[in-house]
Amino acid sequence: MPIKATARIAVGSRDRILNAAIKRFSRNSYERTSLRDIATDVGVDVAYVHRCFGSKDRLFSEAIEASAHVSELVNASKDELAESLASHALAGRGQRDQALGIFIHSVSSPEAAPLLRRFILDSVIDPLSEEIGGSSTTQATLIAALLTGVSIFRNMLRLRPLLGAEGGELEALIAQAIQGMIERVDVPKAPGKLEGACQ
Amino acid sequence: MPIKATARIAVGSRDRILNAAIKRFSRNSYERTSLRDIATDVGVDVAYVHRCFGSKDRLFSEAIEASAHVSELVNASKDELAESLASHALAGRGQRDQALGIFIHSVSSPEAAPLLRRFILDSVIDPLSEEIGGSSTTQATLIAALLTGVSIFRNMLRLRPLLGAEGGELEALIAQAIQGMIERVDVPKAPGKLEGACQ
DNA sequence: GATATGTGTCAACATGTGTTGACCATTCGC
DNA sequence: GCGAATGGTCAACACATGTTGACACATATC
Repeated sequence: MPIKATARIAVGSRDRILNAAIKRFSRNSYERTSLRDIATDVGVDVAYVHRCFGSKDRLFSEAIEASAHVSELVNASKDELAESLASHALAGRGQRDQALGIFIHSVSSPEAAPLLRRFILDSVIDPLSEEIGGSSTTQATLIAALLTGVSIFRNMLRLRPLLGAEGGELEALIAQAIQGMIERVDVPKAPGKLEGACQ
Repeated sequence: MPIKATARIAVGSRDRILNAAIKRFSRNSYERTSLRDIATDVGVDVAYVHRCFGSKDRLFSEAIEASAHVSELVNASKDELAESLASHALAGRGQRDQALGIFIHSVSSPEAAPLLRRFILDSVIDPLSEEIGGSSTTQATLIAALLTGVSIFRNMLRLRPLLGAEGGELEALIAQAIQGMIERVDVPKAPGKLEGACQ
């Protein structure tokens, strides 16, 4: 017997579906999360999920857009940027930025790739580049790549060296690497073998 | 009409299937490559592909194993390591290490994850760590993570800053970042704020 | 020549997927 | 009260996938 009161919940049902989708997509890949999973989470029929968003693609699109909108990935000033990013890369599943979760889980799905590409550009690389200053999109991209790699190694492959304590020497090591890339900005042609980090 | 001579090719047919599988898996994700695709490549029935290897999982397993066996990822001495790795990360699809291709395409497939985990440990992180020397598995993991991120950003997301010329300042930039991680080895507890790279 | 074995095909099954259209129920405007 | 819109279910389709078992053909063995 289906719940009697279903018809009374009316508003917000679409939002609940979207939230469930964000949660699912941030824990499993695009291919692995089915509309039926999401529908079950919300307690709703598959057909309704589909009809609310038109297609799985569009639901995924809205999910990545919505989570990108509240993403906190690049929210620190240049001074604290490296440490903030390192901390994000090492966040546990509970505290992890959902947009980052969606990103790393579906980065090898051809259907999702174009959307993820736009996300990483608009929400990470561009803000990062602007925060760093100078003509630094290459550095910003490299930093994002490191961030992605670390997140994948930690959250999907569960490689031991990256699993340990969250705020330790590991985080410092990553922050140092990022800092190195930040400081390598605007060194035009390298007249010799200078190390930009040492003033 | 099927080719008359099919029954005469006898040996090596299994190898041809395996090679086709390696090629497919290094260009598409585990989920996206079907046994039927591989069978068609070889000109053989799906059922035979399946019967030759027992299951898709085992075929993938053999594919990653075989390609890892001839992988050239970590084949340089410590001096040239950084540049060699950077060059691998920026290799085009033709020259790209097939094991790396398989890795980046299926890294978000839960079925493939355990196998890929072992590959990255045995074929990249451990050799890398040994080449670097000292207690450096964390650094080696970080380097592998950067390598992975760059490969993904370049080959799957096709992000422009990483697409340009193969042997340029980009490669130098990546090599510098890797070199920085290599040199950060065995700095025990960091007595102050030193920069290990500057002697 | 009979037979077992390796090499392979064919047809089908079981399952899971996104998607669609018909339909039901409740609520709101009039 | 009544029709229409809103919010939702149900059953089914179309398709792709891994997997299985029965069968065919050629070759090698005895």
